Amino acid sequence: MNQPIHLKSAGLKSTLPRIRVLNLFESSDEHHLSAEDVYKKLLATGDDVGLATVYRVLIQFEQAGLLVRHNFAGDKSVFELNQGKHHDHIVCLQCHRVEEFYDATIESRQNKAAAERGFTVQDHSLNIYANCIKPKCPNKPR
Amino acid sequence: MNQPIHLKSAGLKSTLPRIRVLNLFESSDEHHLSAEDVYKKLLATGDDVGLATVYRVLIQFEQAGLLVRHNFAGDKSVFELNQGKHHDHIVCLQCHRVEEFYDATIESRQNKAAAERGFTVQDHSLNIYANCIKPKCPNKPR
DNA sequence: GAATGTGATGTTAATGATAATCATTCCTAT
DNA sequence: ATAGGAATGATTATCATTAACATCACATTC
Ligand SMILES: [Mn+2]
Ligand SMILES: [Mn+2]
Ligand SMILES: [Zn+2]
Ligand SMILES: [Zn+2]
Repeated sequence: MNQPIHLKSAGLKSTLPRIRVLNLFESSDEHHLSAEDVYKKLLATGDDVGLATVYRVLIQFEQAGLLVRHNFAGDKSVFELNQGKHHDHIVCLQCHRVEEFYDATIESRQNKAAAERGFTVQDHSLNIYANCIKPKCPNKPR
Repeated sequence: MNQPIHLKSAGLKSTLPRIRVLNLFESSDEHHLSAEDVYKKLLATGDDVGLATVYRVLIQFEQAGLLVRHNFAGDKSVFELNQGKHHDHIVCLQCHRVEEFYDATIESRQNKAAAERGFTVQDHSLNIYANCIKPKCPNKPR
């Protein structure tokens, strides 16, 4: 048995496609993956899973709290393992590299802004779009 | 002549469809509008404009700096007039009302976070998803 | 350990938002 | 008023995502 632990405790039946998708997220170094990313990576390793199933499993994992969904710049959704530590993202417009950050002051001021206006915060999304100047960046045109 | 001022100074030829779209944004009380919103509102007033043209004009206005685009929760894009004053948004998950806010501390800490990591900020998007408790909110289920 | 019923899967078709085509029409500068 | 290039609109295409539905696999019972 692989990690039926997570799946069962998440209220999900332990099936081969779900185990494969979960394994992928746990083993991949790229940890922000789109449905297409997941589909292709599983194809490449022979751990074939139907595309519709990938989409379904991602939604289920998100609802179960195993994955977190992000939408960068209106593009396709990307998912990452929910490590319990919320963070926001900086996305390089050139190489699409994603870096994570957390700023407690930003978080608390968001809550303050919402509360002052009579809102009960459910969620938020903060993405910074930038150009990275690190050597890693191929700086390919968009 | 309507407001060929804006259009010309933005480097855009003054055409009837563009004037109509611009007028709509300048006169509508709802100031966050999707392409479909624009299309339907123009239909309703008889100021008919093709849907493809609406999409094109919105892109052109965005590139010209007349409009700003937002993507709330991965949904369809919405646009608003660029008043030169950047702000972020709180979106009610129930009635979809959008409220605007600006927090200088949040802005500066974003820049700091990006700079510390070697990024040159080009843009950012901060959306708070919440439930509003004001009487205005019909609190319709999503 | 085999039967069994429900829920999961995969193939395929449908959606919805947006972009691309292309023939026709409209601005703007002669 | 004319001419040439840009803009428009009807239509088709694309892309990500979801829906349908027949088949298959898990988990539980016998
Ligand atoms: Mn992340
Ligand atoms: Mn706004
Ligand atoms: Zn980069
Ligand atoms: Zn509301």
